[in-house]
Amino acid sequence: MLNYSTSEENYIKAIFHLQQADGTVTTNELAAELNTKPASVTDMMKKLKTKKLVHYEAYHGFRLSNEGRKLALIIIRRHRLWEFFLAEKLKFSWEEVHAVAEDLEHVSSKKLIDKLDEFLGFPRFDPHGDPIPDANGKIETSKQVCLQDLPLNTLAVVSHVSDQSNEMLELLGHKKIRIGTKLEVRKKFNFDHSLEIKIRQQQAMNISEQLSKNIFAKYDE
Amino acid sequence: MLNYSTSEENYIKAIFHLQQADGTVTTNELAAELNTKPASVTDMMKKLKTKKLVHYEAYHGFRLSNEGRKLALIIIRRHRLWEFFLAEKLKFSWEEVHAVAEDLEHVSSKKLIDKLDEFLGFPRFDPHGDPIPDANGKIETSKQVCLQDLPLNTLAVVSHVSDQSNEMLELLGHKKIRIGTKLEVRKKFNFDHSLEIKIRQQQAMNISEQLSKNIFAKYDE
DNA sequence: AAATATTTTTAGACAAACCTAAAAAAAATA
DNA sequence: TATTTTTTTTAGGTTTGTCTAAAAATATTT
Ligand SMILES: [Mn+2]
Ligand SMILES: [Mn+2]
Ligand SMILES: [Mn+2]
Ligand SMILES: [Mn+2]
Repeated sequence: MLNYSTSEENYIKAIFHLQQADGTVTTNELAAELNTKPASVTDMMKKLKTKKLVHYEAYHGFRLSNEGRKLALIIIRRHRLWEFFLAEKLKFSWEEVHAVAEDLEHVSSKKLIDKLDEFLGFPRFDPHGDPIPDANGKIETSKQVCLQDLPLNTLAVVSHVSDQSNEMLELLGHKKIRIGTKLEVRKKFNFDHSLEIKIRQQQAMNISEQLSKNIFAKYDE
Repeated sequence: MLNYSTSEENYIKAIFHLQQADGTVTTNELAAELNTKPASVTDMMKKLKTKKLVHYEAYHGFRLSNEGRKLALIIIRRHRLWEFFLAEKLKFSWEEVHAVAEDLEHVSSKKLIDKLDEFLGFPRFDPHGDPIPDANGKIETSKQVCLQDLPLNTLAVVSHVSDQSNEMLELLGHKKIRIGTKLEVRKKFNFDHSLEIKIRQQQAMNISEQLSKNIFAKYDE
């Protein structure tokens, strides 16, 4: 496995995440995601194409090659293991881990990451509930659903939060919702698609459609 | 504290180490240390001068400013804490830690490093026996101690021999011990206070109390 | 003190990763 | 379909950190 720059790695990871939703990714989308300019994206796509990490034809968007996807999973593995380490061992709060992991993920020693994984006890989910790829790049596909799609009055566990902006995390903190929180949906209001949810030992509360669409849960087992 | 590039940090750290010995550092010395070319060093010195990290006059070498020294100690702190982490927690061997720490040292979150320090129990020496600067940049100046007083399994450098008789020097010659020899004490035998010591790439050997009392060492620089 | 050797700096290039502004292609709308 | 808008690419620059080759300064020999 060759060595890639921090920049290349950030592009690869961003494409991976964007194409989960979209299938193929556009220049403007990626530029927005990376806080860069479309012209810079085009430059980088040409380079990543010659390195065979993406499929790309001018004006027709791009997606990762097999090679690119493998690399993305390595970077995501590093990122999430470091997040787990920061939260679990260094007692960083949930919202703080991401920024630091964003740097640590680019330290590329395979041995470092595999030993870290072992030290941490082979965790399967990062502090945000996202699955951690194993040493072979295998990642758990969870059959989680958006809160909007949960049946009423059925206990479920929050397993993922798709928007991880500070604003989102602040709101979740306020509502005391985090990965692992057990809750059930009590009512769906058709007027604004807001939900009434209930968390064990707490009062029922109302959450907006916007918020609910970013929270995913699995049925409790 | 501003943010510096990986390259700037590597230069600052190298100057710090070289000037321990030399006082002032030359262009060629630094180029050799960093496996780069003298012309590149000159370029960088100009930049570090404008950033007030070094004192530099063309053709007359350079040394760190107070600001530069402060930065160097921050980088060394990061480096040695990561080395300790890798050896202690991830069970990397002694020789492996350096290369990985060389990358980790450039992740610049102060909080990360201070929390790591706490997690590790505020270690005072890295796996090579080098002192770790504290959060304020204070570093232990290693004073020389008699071999008898060295902690076990901690690398030290022979710095002084108090008896310099021919007999003594003959014995030292035979054992291949000289000023600058790096060694560690492996065992102390209470019966006769003899020591088992180990020099890199040599077999462990035993030395008498009498001899050990005349050899002084510092924790590795 | 000259001549010679060594060290250091300058001059000019290059690659990586950005940028802005203009041109070209594609998509949307009239 | 023709026109307008949006998206994407190209052209040309900038900054950072590197390099080689040549020039300048310093150090060492004779
Ligand atoms: Mn990153
Ligand atoms: Mn995460
Ligand atoms: Mn380094
Ligand atoms: Mn060390």
